[in-house]
Amino acid sequence: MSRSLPSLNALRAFEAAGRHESFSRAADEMGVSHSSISRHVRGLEQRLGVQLFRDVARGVVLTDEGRRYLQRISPAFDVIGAATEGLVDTPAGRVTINSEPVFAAKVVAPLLAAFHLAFPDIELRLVASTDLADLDRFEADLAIRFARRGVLDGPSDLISDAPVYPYAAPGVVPGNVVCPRHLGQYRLYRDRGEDVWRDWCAHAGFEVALPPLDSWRPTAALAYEMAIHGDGLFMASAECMAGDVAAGRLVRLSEVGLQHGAFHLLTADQGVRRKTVRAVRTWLLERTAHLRSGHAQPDG
Amino acid sequence: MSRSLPSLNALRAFEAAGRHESFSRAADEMGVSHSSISRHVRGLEQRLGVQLFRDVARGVVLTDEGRRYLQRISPAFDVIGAATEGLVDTPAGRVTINSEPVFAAKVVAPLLAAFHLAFPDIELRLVASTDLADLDRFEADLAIRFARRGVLDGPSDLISDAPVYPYAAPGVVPGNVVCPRHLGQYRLYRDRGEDVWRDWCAHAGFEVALPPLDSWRPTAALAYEMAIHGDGLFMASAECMAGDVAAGRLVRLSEVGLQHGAFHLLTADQGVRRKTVRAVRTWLLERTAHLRSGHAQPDG
DNA sequence: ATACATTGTGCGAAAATTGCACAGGTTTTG
DNA sequence: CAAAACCTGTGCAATTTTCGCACAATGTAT
Repeated sequence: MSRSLPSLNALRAFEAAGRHESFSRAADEMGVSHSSISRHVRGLEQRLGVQLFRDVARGVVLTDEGRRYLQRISPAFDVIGAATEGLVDTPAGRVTINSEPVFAAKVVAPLLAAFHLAFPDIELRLVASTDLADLDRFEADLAIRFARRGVLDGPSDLISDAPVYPYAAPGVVPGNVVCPRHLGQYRLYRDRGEDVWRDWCAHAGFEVALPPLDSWRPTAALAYEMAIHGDGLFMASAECMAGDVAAGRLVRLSEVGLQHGAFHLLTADQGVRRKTVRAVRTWLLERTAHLRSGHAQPDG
Repeated sequence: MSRSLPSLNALRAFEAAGRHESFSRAADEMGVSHSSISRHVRGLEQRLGVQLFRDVARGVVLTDEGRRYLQRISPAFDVIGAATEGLVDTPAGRVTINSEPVFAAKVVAPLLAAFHLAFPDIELRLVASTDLADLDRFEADLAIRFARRGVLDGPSDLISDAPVYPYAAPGVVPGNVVCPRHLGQYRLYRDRGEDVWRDWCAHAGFEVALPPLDSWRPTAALAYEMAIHGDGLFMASAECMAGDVAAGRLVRLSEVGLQHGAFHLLTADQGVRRKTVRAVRTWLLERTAHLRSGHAQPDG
């Protein structure tokens, strides 16, 4: 198992820099000067022969390769951190997350493998469900719900406020760009109960008459499947579709996004006191930090 | 996400040292002097406040805490290594492993989470099956089989030659130690077709008359379940039972082990040429290196 | 008893890391 | 339009860390 690993200290500097997409903030976090971060990153780029950051006007942004690399090494640091803390105190138990289905499938599920490595003694169960109901009625410790700000009562943390955009399979819309004027030509799906298409047109500056939506309202998962197979347009949150866009299965049809609401993480009253639940909550918020305002969206 | 990680270079030294359970061999692997490894490990122990190694006659062995820590951080280095290599060339595809069931459940399955993190573009399928048949008849690229040396034809690698020991649930045998003389009092299960109990008694230096085995021969998985619920004794390979022993569900009833055969990894002819199959094969052999002769068994 | 193997440690050399100060660029602000 | 505020790149010197060598100490094989 002769590994040829890059300098791990440089890798740690890169991880912090990539997470913040800022050398200065990474330096603050690590308690060193920005020049240290800069040198580490340059050294890593030279050693790997890959450009990880690109210089932009004010600061740096990750290249595509850099972002992919970051996403893959980041769990490794989670694992090391959790294992090191676990030497003193290993949380154990069962935690149930009740999540909005699309968010569960597209955002939370891909994180589970890394979670189980980091917390091998926590049995994490992920349940997909659409109802926004009492946490107490569900037997869940945490819940992820999409809602406008302020409508949720009880303790909640913002988990993702990425805007919604229209998406479709490549080629469904000529040029892969859609204008609200021409929406009438297409079949329109949505993954929320409200009239997100009308709101989006208004937000884009158009008052257009849209065809009436089907009385049959498919579930979010089904609407997603129909859109991905080329049948119609789909309005969804950017963070949920990032993977499909990166894989070329979907294209974003407009740069106009609607801040239609946000995903929130709710913690059950009885869960706040459980150490395992707090550990999961903290971990989840850390691993989704890039989905909140002020961070670049990998959707591009 | 302010992490407080130990020195990663020290951690890497510990990982190599723990894997070999030898500072000298770790030093050879990393191309440094043994004193460097020694200092790193001492520094890590001091920083963590935990004793990771214990001095023994000729060399060092991991403490229980050290072993647990090693098992948890080791995947992190795999992930970093795979991600770094993946910057240049990411293997992708589907690989099927056909494995002897108990080995699949107890040894391979716990490694899968780490594998998927290290190779996100390889879809690894694990199929449990008892028949020792042609690899070509199965649609499998790799197979894990238990056999005496030399009976397998085609290319094969030794994957684990841990001996078999008798096991039982705690309390089934008074004092949790069994002597071949008293085997007749208990119900004897086995997970192989041959008369492993008689062979074990002979190897222990006793020629005893054993009760005839039940004509009904339970499958390995069922025999395991019955033993773990306190109904009888079970003869099985040490590497498969290590987890259950560590968790206190089973106890090893004797220090006398029988080298009854070994687990081998077979590679399908057509698989040898596929890069993804070679990657899985290499990874699997690396992650099971500690199960082969010359390395301490975590079973204890 | 001797040779061999393995780890612990003092010490000086070598290398890596760091912070500071400043340069060059862009955005924001007045 | 100018100035201030930010952010990263780099030369340089100081500090810290790391390394290898030599030797000691201990236990094992022959």
